[in-house]
Formats: sequence, structure tokens, C-alpha cells
Amino acid sequence: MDRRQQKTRAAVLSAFEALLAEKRYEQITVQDIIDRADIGRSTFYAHFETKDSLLDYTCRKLFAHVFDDHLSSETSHDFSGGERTADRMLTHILYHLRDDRKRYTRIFSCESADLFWRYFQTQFGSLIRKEGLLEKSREKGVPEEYYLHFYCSAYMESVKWWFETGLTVPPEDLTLYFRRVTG
Amino acid sequence: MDRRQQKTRAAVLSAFEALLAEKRYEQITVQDIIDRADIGRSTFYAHFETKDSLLDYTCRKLFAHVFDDHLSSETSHDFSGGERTADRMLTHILYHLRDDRKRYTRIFSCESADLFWRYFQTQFGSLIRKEGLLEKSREKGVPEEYYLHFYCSAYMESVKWWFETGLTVPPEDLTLYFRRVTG
DNA sequence: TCTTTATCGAACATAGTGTTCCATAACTTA
DNA sequence: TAAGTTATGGAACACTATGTTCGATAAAGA
Repeated sequence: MDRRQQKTRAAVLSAFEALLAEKRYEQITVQDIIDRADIGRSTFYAHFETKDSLLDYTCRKLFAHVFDDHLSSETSHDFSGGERTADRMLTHILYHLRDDRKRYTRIFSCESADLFWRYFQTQFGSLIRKEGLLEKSREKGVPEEYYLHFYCSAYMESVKWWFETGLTVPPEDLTLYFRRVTG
Repeated sequence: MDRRQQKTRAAVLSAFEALLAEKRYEQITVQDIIDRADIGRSTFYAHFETKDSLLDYTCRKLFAHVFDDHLSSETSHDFSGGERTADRMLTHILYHLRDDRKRYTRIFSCESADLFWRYFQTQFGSLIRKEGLLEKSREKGVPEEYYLHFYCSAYMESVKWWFETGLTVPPEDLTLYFRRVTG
């Protein structure tokens, strides 16, 4: 890949994330981005079809950063240990989110980024299956799809709440809260 | 109030709701609305500051329709009966939503209408207090605000899931599901 | 009837998106 | 190092949508 392309791409992404830390996605204009990245308008559109594509790309990247990099290395996809192991992982995600709080705050509140949550939900779905929680849905007497939706959104809403309170609660405690209300 | 104003207002609101049943809020233009309502552009802006104001107004109206009209008449704000009474009310809301499904489907999926959910959450909050569920938060060992947030969003997400599945589940059953997973 | 006022319609300013074109500069490869 | 390829810059452009302004007209209320 051409060095120029790499530089441009990196400049755009970093400009975008910086802007995302300052204001909501909806009020960021392409002009803002290219000013900050110090590139021409046509150059931007040579890299990204639309502004939404950029958001999409960024979400995917952040998502991969949360799940692929950190998650798999931690537990090597072995959740046979049951809730204990899964808890360690959930807590691990929270630590990661807190470390990069600036990046994620805007993504979470960004109205167009339910994209991020959709990925989250997909990934979370496979987690739940590994935990064998779909059997729990039978115990509780609710449909599997309902339980899946409930469980995912409960975690997502926990995280949202966490960010709203300014991340004052320790990650371990939040995981505990989540377990207690969903258990 | 001038008869002309009333007519115009009614025309706008009905045009807006009709459009909302056809496409998402984001892709509805002011032009669409005034074409359908058959009024002049300046007339629209004489009634509503912006397109968002119209959405805001509509959300408030729908919200009042769900809560004030139906809810209070049903149980007269007496939730001392505990879960049984509250369940009847939750189910009642679901019936109302299903009867007017076309109106609500778009509102629920409209990205700018977390407004509606905010109202919902506020109202739900007072419900929970009356149910004495904040004591339950102590039993469960989680902060009250966390439990409130969790409980509200669990109901909201249940409703969202319900609409996604095309309202196939009977209202009574959904209330049951909700109770089983949050109980 | 007389006065008030809501509406129409067209034109306007503003702002943002995404496209096109070509000269220029930077990069790759041979 | 030279030749050829390709990314970039920058300006101009078409397009869409928002929200404003204003004077003429028609409908309402007193």
C-alpha cells in the first residue's frame, strides 16, 4: 500500500476520533474532518464513500479492538469454566473500555452507532451460548430469542449506565451487579 | 383558537403520522409533510419551529396517550396490590401499543425518538417506586439507580423485541416473560 | 362591516453532501 | 536515476434540505 494512502487514512481516522471526543457524530461535518486531517475534500472521498462509511469502519475497528484483541487472548475462548471465567472476561472488557473512555463515550451515545451495539450483540450471543445460558432460558420459561435479546441488552445498558455515572463504579462491581440482576 | 390554525395543525400531524408509518423519521423531509398536508412552507414553520419540534410534540402526545389516558383510568394509580396489579397495567400498555402498532413501530425505531423512551423511563420510575421494587434492589445487592435503569430498559427492550418479532406473542405472555427474567 | 391574522407562494440565504477535473507532487519499479 | 503510475490538492459544481422573509390574499372573529 502506498505510503501516502496510509498517512491519509491514519490522519482521517485520528482526526475523526479526536472530533468524536469533542462532539457528537451528527454534528461533525466532512469539512471538520478534512480540516483537522489537513487533506483535500476529494482525497477524503477517495478513501471513504460517505461519512457513514467512516463511522462504520471506526465502529468495526473499535469492536475488533474490544473483542478480538483483548478477549481471545485472555481466556483463549474457553468458557467451560462457567460464570467465573465469563465474569473475568466481562470485567476485562470493562477495564478496556475504561482505559479508552474518551473513544467509547461518544460511540456509545452516538445515535448512528447502534452498529457498534449490533456487533456487540452478535458476539455476546455466541458468548451466551458457550456459557450454556440458553438452557437457562428454558429454566426461566421464556423463549430463547427473548432471553438472548434481554441478556445482551442488559449488559449493554449496564455499560451505558456505567458511562453515564462517569465510570465511578469499579469494573468488578459492575460485573457483579449485572450477575445479580440477571442471575 | 382560529379554525384555520386548528385545521392546519391537524393536517400536519396526520400527514406526519401517515409518513411515519411509511418511512423512518430521518428520511421524511419538510417537503414531504407540507405536500401531504397540502399547506405552504411558511405555514408549517408558523406552527413548528423545526422538524424536530414536530417529532418532539408527536412523542409527547403519544406518550400521554399511553400513560395518562389508558393507565390512570385502568388502575387509578393504585399499585398497592403489588405485582398482580402492576402486571395488569403493563399488559394494558401492550394492548394499547398493539392496537396502534402502525403509529408506534416507527417511533420505536426512530433514532431521534429516545425522547419517547426518556418519558417512558421517567414514568416507569415512579411506577417502580410504587411497586416497592427499590427495596428489591437492596435484596439483590445493587444500587437503586442501577436497578431502576436496568428494570426500565428491560421493559423497553422487551417491547422493542416484541415489535421486532411482529407482535406475535400475546401481551399477557410478554408481561410474563418480563416478570420471569427480572423477578 | 371592519379589523385582525393565518395562509400562500415564491424567492432567498445558508449549509452540508458528494462529484468532477486536472495540474502537481509523491511514490514505485525497473 | 529515469519513466511511469497513482494519490493528492483545490476549486468549481450540482444537488438536497433547512429555515426565513415578505407582500398579496382570503378567511376568521368582533
